[in-house]
Amino acid sequence: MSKQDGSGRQVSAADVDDSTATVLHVDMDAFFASVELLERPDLRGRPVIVAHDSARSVVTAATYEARKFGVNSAMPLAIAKRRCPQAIVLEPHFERYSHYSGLVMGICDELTPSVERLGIDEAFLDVAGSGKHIGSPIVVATLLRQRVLAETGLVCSVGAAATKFVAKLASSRAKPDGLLVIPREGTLDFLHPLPISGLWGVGGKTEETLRNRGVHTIGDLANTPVDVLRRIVGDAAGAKLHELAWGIDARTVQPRAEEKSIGHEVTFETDVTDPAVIRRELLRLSGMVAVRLRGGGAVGRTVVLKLRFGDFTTITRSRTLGEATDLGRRIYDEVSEVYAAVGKPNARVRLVGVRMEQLSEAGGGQMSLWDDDDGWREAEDVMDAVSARFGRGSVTQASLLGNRRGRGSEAKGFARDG
DNA sequence: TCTGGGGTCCTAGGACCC
DNA sequence: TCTGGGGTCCTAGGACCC
Repeated sequence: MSKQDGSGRQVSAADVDDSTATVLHVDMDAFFASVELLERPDLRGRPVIVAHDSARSVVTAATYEARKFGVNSAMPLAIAKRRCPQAIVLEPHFERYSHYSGLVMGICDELTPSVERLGIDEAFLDVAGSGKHIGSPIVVATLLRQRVLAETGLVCSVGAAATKFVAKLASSRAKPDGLLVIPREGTLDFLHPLPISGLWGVGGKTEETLRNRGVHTIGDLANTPVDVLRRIVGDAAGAKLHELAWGIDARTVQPRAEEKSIGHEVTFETDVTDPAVIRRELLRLSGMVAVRLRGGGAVGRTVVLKLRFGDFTTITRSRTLGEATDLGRRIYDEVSEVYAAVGKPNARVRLVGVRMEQLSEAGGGQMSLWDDDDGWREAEDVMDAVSARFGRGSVTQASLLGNRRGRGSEAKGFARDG
């Protein structure tokens, strides 16, 4: 096992046998915050929080200087400000993150054809076949880190191991700005002293449940009979955790997975009690979901409504359609009925969401029972075209116009005029 | 001034079929 | 008919991840 520290000391291939550590996990360090600092170098070294600055927002990212004060992502911004009053709060710019993400992923793609993206700022690379062209895993990882820094100005950490989850654990232990290689033979020595919270799939609840039974480290987990684990955390999770604790992880690097659901949700600045406001939001969200379905050439068969009330209790209600759809109007009509069936018209609502599940490829076999679907399909297709040409703002208008007037021809008229 | 928004996977019960 | 069992689909909720 060997580590490259932040002072730029290099790991040489002679230090460690990396021939079995062919899975790399790349993780950008404080990604969103680091991207913001590219534009604001004057803030380097200071506690910076990236968050939308409103009453109910949470921390999207924080620099290491802010983390020293106990600020973490997903923490309510109000609490973060209390812990670190001198922190500078910057608005997030998701287009920028997506741009830099693309640059980093592009570098990964040039190093191996087997790259699995994980969210916006992480990726797994299978570099078993890179030896001939580039070099051993350490050589690839070092080159990757150098190129990312040179071409984006951003810093990342890399873990290399025989399996995905060990590589991911290694990258988290290498942070910030490090490289950690775990050869296959060193896997258990590396794993067993670590706290269970580091394991994939062990969050707050599972950690507490296990700790209450005296299971604190991954080694403890390994020495707990699998039947006992199954009873404690459930069948699938118990079996999985036991395997992981012994370094067993059959998952391979999967270049791309198909989307299984598409949804949008929004939290109101203050709780809403007016059903008309809720419905207007459901209409907007349905339209957004439909646009993404059509953009991806997909249709969905199950519509899911999500409501979170003033006391933070959350419910979901779903309905499976006879035939899949990609139309905002159809989605809205279903979700609207489902909403009515909840039967809480005067409740204080904090969040509403719309999601489509059971996705499949569009095209053929999705004829609808709606008599005016053709008009609406034309209208929504036109909206997509307007969106592509004039940007998203114009689409929101077209969408509202089309729905308010109630017929597709109005939306078509809008597009002609526009 | 307490809790975002995008997702995946698992569990459990009931309906329904053979 | 004092009544099994497996498989699949649907629904609701929850844990977890980034």
